Amino acid sequence: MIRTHDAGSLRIADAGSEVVLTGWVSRRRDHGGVVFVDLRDGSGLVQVVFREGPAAEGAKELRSEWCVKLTGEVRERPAGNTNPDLATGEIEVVVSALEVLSESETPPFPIHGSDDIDSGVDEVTRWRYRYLDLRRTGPAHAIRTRARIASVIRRVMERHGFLDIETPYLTRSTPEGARDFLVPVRLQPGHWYALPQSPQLFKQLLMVSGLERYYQIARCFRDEDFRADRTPEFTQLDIEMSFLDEEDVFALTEELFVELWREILGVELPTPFPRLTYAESMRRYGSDKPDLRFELELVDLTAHMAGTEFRVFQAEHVGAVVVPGGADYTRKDLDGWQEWAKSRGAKGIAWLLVPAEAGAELRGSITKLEPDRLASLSAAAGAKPGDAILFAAGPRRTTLELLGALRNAVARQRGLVREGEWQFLWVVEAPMFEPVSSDNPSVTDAGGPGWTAVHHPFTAPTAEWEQTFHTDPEHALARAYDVVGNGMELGGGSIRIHRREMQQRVFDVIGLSREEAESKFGFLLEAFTFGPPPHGGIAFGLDRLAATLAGTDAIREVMAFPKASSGGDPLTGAPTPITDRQRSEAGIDVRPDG
RNA sequence: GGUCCCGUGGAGCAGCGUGGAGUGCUCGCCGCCCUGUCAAGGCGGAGGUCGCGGGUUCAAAUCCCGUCGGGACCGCCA
Repeated sequence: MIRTHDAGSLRIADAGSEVVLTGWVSRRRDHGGVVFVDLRDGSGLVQVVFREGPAAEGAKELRSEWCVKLTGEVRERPAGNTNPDLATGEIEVVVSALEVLSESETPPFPIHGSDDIDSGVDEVTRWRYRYLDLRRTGPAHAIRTRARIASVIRRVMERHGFLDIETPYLTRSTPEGARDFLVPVRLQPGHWYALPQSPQLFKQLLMVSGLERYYQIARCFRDEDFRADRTPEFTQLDIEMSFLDEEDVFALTEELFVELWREILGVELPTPFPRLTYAESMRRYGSDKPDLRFELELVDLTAHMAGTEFRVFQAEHVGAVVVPGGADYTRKDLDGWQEWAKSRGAKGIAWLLVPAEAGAELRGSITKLEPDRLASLSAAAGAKPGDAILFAAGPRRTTLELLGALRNAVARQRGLVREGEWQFLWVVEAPMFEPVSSDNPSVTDAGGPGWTAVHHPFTAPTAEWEQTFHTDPEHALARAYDVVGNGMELGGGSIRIHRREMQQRVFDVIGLSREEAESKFGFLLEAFTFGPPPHGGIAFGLDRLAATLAGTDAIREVMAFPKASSGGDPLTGAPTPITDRQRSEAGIDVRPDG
C-alpha cells in the first residue's frame, strides 16, 4: 500500500507518529496562514493541517474531490480545538509533504457532509454519477451493509453444510409467472435463451443429484413493470435441501435471521416466529403478509348483515376496519377514503361514525340500514364511542384484500405502527391453486379454463390433501410457506412434489398436457424418474432484506448500480439500439422452421 | 395498459393560481483578503434554451395540447 494508515482510524494513541495517508479532499478551509483540509478515505475522515513550506503552497490549489497522498505527523489538537463529532476529532495530521494523485472536476452534487442517504439530490443524478454518490458515507454504508449481510449468510450456510453452487444464466424459461428476458443465439438463429426468473428447476435437479444442501446468492431476471421495491434484475438467497420437512426450513431461516439482526442491528429476535395459516391471515388481516406491529384486526359482519334489505351489504362478505378515535374524521377525510378505494378498483367504502357522547346520533353513509341492525352494529364491530367504522362488501377474497390494504393505510395515517419493533411470522398452508382469469393467465399455452398453481406446479399438497387435491382444487392447501417481517414478504418456499403420480395430477388440474409438460420441463420430469429425494427449499429477496437491515425503503439504495424505473441504466445508458450488423448476426429476425 | 406528481444557472428550492424584462433564496463555483477552522469568515464576480415541440396572446417559466425524462401508486409480478 502506498499509505501507512487509514485516515479514519487515527486516534490519540497515534499522536507523534509519522503517517502517510491517501484519500480525497472533502473540504478545504483556507485561513491564509493556515489551511485545514478534511481528508476522506474508505475508513472515514481526518483533519489535516498545512502551515508553511511547499506543502502549504500546494494546499492553496487543492479543490474538492482531488485525490491526494500526504505525509505528516499525527498531533493532539490544541486545547479547545477538538471536534467531538469526528471519531478522529482529538487529533490532526500536520502535513510535511503533499502529492496530488489526480485532480477532479467540480462534482455535480455535494459529496461532503451527506451522511444521510437522502441528501435531496435527484435520484437520477445520483445514479448517473453513482461512483460519486458512493463516496458519500450514507450510500456507501448501505452497500457495505449488504456485503456484511452476504458474509453472515455464507457463514450460516456453511455452518450447516450447504454448498454454494452456480446455475446457468443462459437457460430456458422457468415456470414462474413473469415475462422472461430473452437473449438471441447467434449460433442458432431464431432461437433464444431466457434469463432465469429464479434457479428453481436447477436447484431441484441438484437435489436429484444427491448434493442434498444447496444455496446460492443468485441474480434473477423478470421483465415486469417497476415499483419502489421491484427492479428487473434482483438477487435471491436461494436454498434447497433434501430429506427435510417444514421445520428444517423454519429453523434454518430463523437462525439466519437471528444472526443477521444481531450482527447488523444488534437486535435479538425472539424465536420461534409465530405461525399463521394463510386462511387465518386473510381472515384477520386481509393479507398474506400482515404487519403485526399494530393490531386493528378486521371485523367480519357478514353474519350481522345476513338477510339485509340494504343493497350494498347484500354480498358474499361484509367486513370492516374500526378506526380508533376515527369519529373525528371530516367529510373530506371520508371522501378521501372513497377515492382511495376507487383507485384500487373497489366500488367504495361505507362509513359510520360512533359519537363519543352517549345518546348522540350515529352519522354515516349507511344510516338507512334496518334500525335494529344499525343499533347493534357498533357492538357487533367492536367499536367504542369516538371510533369510526369503515366498511367494505363484495366477493370474499377481494373484499378482504381491500380491507387489508385499508388496515395498513389507516394504521399509517393514525400513527398506530409501532416503529422500531420487529414482528416476524410464518404464513403457511397457502392454497395450491387459484382460478384462471384474464389477468391471471394459465401457464398452459392453450390458456384453457380452470386452475393455475399459486406457488409453482411442483409444490406439494399438505398431508390432508395428498389424495384429494385434484378433486377439490379450490380448497386444496399447499406445503408452502412465506416468512413475513413488518408486513414485508422477505422469503417464500415450499416442500416439492417428488412422486411422479402426484405431479401428474397437478398437471391435470392446471390443464397442462403431457406434451406440454414434456416440452416445458421434460428434463426435470425425466430427472424425477431416477429416484428423486423428498426435498424443498426457500428463497429470500436479498435486496429487500438488505434494504430493511440498512434502514432504507428503497432497494435501489442497496444496489451498487441501480436502474431507473424505465429499466434503463442512467450511468451506462443501457439499453442501446443495436446496429444492423448486430441484428443480423444475432439472428433475431429469423423464424425457425416448424 | 391506467391514475397522479415532478422537470427553473452546477445542487436544492421559490416564482406559475390572477400572463407583463430571467425575478428571488440557500449551497456550490471563480478571484482577492485572512494563522485554529471543522457548514470557517469577509469582499467581489461568473453562471439560464425556465426539459422539448406546437398553440392561444400585443406579451408565456406562468394558460392549452402534445412529447420526452424521472418518481409514486393500480394493474402486472410465484
